[in-house]
Amino acid sequence: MARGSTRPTSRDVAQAAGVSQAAVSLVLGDKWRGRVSQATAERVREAARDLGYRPNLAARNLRLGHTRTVLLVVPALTTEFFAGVYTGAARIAAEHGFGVVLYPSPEGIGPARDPFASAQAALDGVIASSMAADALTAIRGEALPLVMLDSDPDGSLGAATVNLDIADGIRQAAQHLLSLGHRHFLHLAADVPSWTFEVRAQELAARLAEVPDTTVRTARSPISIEGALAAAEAALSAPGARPTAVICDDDQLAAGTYKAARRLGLHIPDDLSVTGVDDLALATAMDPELTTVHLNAELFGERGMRALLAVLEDRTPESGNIPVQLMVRSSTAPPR
Amino acid sequence: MARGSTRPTSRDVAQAAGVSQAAVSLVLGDKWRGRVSQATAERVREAARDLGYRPNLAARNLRLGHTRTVLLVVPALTTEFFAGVYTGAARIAAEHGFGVVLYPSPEGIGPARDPFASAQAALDGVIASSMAADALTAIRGEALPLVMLDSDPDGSLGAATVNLDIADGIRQAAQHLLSLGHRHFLHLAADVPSWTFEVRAQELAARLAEVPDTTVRTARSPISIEGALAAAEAALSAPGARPTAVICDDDQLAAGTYKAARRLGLHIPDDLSVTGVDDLALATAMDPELTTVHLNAELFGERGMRALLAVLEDRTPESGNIPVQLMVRSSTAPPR
DNA sequence: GCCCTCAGGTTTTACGTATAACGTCGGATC
DNA sequence: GATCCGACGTTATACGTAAAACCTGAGGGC
Repeated sequence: MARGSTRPTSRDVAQAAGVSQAAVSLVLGDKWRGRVSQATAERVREAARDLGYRPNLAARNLRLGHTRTVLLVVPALTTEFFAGVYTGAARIAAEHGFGVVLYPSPEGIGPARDPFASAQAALDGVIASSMAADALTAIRGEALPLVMLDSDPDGSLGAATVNLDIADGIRQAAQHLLSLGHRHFLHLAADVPSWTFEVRAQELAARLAEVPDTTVRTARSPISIEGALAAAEAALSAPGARPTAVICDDDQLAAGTYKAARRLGLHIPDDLSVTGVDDLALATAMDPELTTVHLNAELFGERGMRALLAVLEDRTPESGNIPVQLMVRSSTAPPR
Repeated sequence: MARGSTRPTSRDVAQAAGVSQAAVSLVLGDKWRGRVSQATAERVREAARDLGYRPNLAARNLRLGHTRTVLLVVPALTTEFFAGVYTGAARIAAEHGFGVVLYPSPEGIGPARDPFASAQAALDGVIASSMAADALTAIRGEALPLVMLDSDPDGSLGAATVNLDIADGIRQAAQHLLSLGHRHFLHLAADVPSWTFEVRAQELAARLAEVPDTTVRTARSPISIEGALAAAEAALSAPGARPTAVICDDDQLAAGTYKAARRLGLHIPDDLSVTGVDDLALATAMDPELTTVHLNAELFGERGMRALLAVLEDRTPESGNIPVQLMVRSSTAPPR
């Protein structure tokens, strides 16, 4: 359609079908039983089809007072993890007549960007990852129904939370390495202020404190393979006894650790065991395949959306963490 | 804010400030110079702040007749490539007061899903990847200003196109392998109906046709590491002279080829050279590092957004393909 | 014959905003 | 002293839709 010609409204359809605008709204809104004859309804539908009528959503949203649209706020989409979260959330949303708009807190645009300026859509609610720190304050200002993903359940007052059982995943990873005989660890931690990473550190510290003669170094890195390479290389070549196992906060950090090991001439898993968290496609693409904590991203998204629907309907969201599972592969072995 | 209490409107602000609703709109819309006194303007702003007023975007969009929101339709976000496209598009959009809504054509929800049902936002325009085939027909039905990414410039009548110079990238890769001495190729092609992949096949065929005694096999695979593993393993163990070089349609397919080579006991690059397209983080994480065609995703997104802005303003979009660059790394070497 | 019901519509209104069109009043101009 | 004008507002209207309220005529029950 040319830019000059304006798109048809329900009034145009009404005129073409020889009925009132109200009749069009009734028919197209499927509320015509007992109000409009079968024949007239068909005439209206035909006119709408002929004109290529599409309802003006701004007008509908204004009239209805809601949009059936929710915003999913995530950090920059550098892995497929949040794609899975989106897919799960979108599936549940679609089942309930909702749409999901994705807002990846964009790198390089600066923290001042307001997600609601981006989503000019009026919104009914928000699901936000606690990793999207930049966007979080703006979200609070909107006073919209909110569900937080992987956020401190106690600290996020008012908002419902849906969490993966990350602590259990770290517990499984630590237990696995301990039972292989490892005692000297490097924790390669994500340098991102988010509860989901804090809990990893806490759980690891707690678990290792239970076993005598264990040591743990901590290195911090931004979440990227290159960043992790630098951090891991520095930490592994630091003076003192070298750790025999590296517990990484996610798979990207583990990939960086692989690169560091190659540079340092260390063989995985013989010289160094490595674990990750996420179970990205990357994990099984690497050589050796990575032992990592599998997270069910789609289920995470589904649970997030269900929780938001519950909030919107004034129900209490389902509680309970989402279970995770350590996938034992070839990157872990007894220390030499 | 409790769900029961309704959010304040500009009329509420007007009442609180003791002025008319029009004055509020003037002040908040920054159009009050010479129409409202400084003092009154300040009073209005204060009242708005106190009440926590946020304009109703549905009403604004209806009144204005546009939304300053565009939709970016991409395939499932399994790599960071389209994250880069989004970042670039969002940056340019922000500079012009636009927002970008991301629609990843979700796997597992089925092809019938309508992206416009998802983005209840009324939209001013659409940028769509030709890879998001499921969504394409729905897009056409909307008759919105449209820019296609990596789509057949001749075939997509009416829509502006912005393309990466993929043909040149394949040319560089083929030339690189030919000059190393390779003559027997495997083309591991993405099994996705999109111009961007068709052009790879065409360019490769054209380039190899110029050199005598070359052979090329083609294998098709869905775009995933696991899919590529199966396809590459089958193609490389098929009867006949084994290819010495594999040209992959993207880096994920290359990663699958690495796995296949490991299974078959082939050493990269001595037994097998491999190239990809995309230059994902994955490319330098693999061992050996992957020779691949670097695509500037952010520039791609920027150009897409600029083209859409041009269409919206009835200007002619900038033409010309975006240059790409082969990154020669360690996965290619002369055949043994 | 009168009232009621019901099918099959129409008229009207409201959602919240932006802005065009319209006052009004005091002071400067001729 | 009539006229004009700028500062400072207000009133009224339109955007397109959904739906409540209203209308009309025909058939049925008593």
